[in-house]
Amino acid sequence: MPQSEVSPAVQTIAQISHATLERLPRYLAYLKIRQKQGVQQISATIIAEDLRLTPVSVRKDLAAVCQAGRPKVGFPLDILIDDLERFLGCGNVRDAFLIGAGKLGRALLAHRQFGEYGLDILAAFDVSPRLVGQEVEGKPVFPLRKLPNLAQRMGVHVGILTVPAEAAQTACDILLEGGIRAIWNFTPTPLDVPATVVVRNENLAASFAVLSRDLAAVFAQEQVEVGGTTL
Amino acid sequence: MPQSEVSPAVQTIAQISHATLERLPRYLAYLKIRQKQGVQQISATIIAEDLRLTPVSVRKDLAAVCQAGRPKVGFPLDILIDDLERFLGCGNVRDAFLIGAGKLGRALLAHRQFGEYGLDILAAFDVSPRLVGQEVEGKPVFPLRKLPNLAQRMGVHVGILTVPAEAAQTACDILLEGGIRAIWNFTPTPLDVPATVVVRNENLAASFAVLSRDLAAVFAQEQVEVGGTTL
DNA sequence: TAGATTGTTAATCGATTAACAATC
DNA sequence: TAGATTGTTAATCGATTAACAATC
Repeated sequence: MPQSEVSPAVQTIAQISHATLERLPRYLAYLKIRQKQGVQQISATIIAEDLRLTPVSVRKDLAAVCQAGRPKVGFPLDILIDDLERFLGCGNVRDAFLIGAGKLGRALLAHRQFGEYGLDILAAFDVSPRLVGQEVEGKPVFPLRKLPNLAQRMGVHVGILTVPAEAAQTACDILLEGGIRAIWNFTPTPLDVPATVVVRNENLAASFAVLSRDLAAVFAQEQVEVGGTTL
Repeated sequence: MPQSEVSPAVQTIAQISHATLERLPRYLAYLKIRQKQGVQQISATIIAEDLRLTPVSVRKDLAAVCQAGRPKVGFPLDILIDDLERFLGCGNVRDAFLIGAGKLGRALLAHRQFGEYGLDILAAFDVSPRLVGQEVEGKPVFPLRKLPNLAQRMGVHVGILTVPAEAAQTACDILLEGGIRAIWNFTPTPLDVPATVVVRNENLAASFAVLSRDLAAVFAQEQVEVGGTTL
């Protein structure tokens, strides 16, 4: 009873908005850096300034996850970090298999920061006899055909797809056979999956297109300014 | 005169909406696959179905880039691909330097698909004497301190940052010194740059958080359904 | 001609921003 | 107490969706 009275506005991960959710890991990474620097208390205003966001937006985001904010003083850093980690690590979907131990796959396997955000890649799978049986970045590499059995036995629900574009749907089908329920797709191939399976397409080319556009816009703006001044 | 009359609704890359821009590379990747399969004509309806988008949305996106759409028949595949490539490759910001030849850096250097989307990584830079002077994925690795000079001489405006989080701002400052105008930041560190420099933060952890949330939502939904049936 | 598809204009939806009340 | 900061409610902004007219 004295504990249950402390639970007002904090949201569950299913309720939270897409945009907010995408910003939470940024807050977490930033706050950890500040913590290392010995900071103990932090305000949404400061966070917003450093991350180039608006204070209101930061406050709204944090309010969804942490209720330890106090007027005048801001948030205790340790509680805020704790709440963010609990929130992002929730859903118990930490365990994942990676399919395709090529260069990108290895880079992801080596990306130790994932652990901090609730992701734990248990093993890699590949079709290449050269890789199977080896360890890559400290993770075992199994033959792809063994995935369905292992996924079911180990209760793994998340697959990370880093195979060549042509192999994407075939690999995806094997994931589905293993009962995988969420696929992080790093290939450009759109995957055909049942509606109950979640796919997140990682699209580096799209991201670059945005950067490229923004730069082109800056250049265009400068052209206008120079033109207006000198001509 | 006969040529200039053909130029109505197509937009420039600076005008186009953020959301549309992010979808264009997906269309391009998809259409290239279809082209290989021998398809010559394609409709927004089909594209939408395969990419899990709405037909209206696809039509609006394509209309911004290509005016070759014809009622009843759709788009000629070759013209559509051509227009998308021209559009995404525009702005002449193809040339880039990559900073930090670690695992992620190498994976990006090896990512041959980038060339199709208007990105050409000319060289890598690193502080490690072990890497400097070597070739990585067929690209030369130079010492980081040489970047400002080379960037200026070669007119490179785009930097891809794949250094460790702690080294991000230092590396960023060297980029700025070299006159770099756009930074694709793969580190979790928020960069401090002048307003005239464009930064695009690539945030894999954020992306995973969204996947994780969507999966948790599906699980929660299933709980509700099972609960409603059996209890 | 009939029907499928394009492309546009208006309505809806969601996220951000602005204004303000609450509180340490 | 005064002022800084939180958190909420209302207004704005942008993107998606719905409805429809144009055209091959």
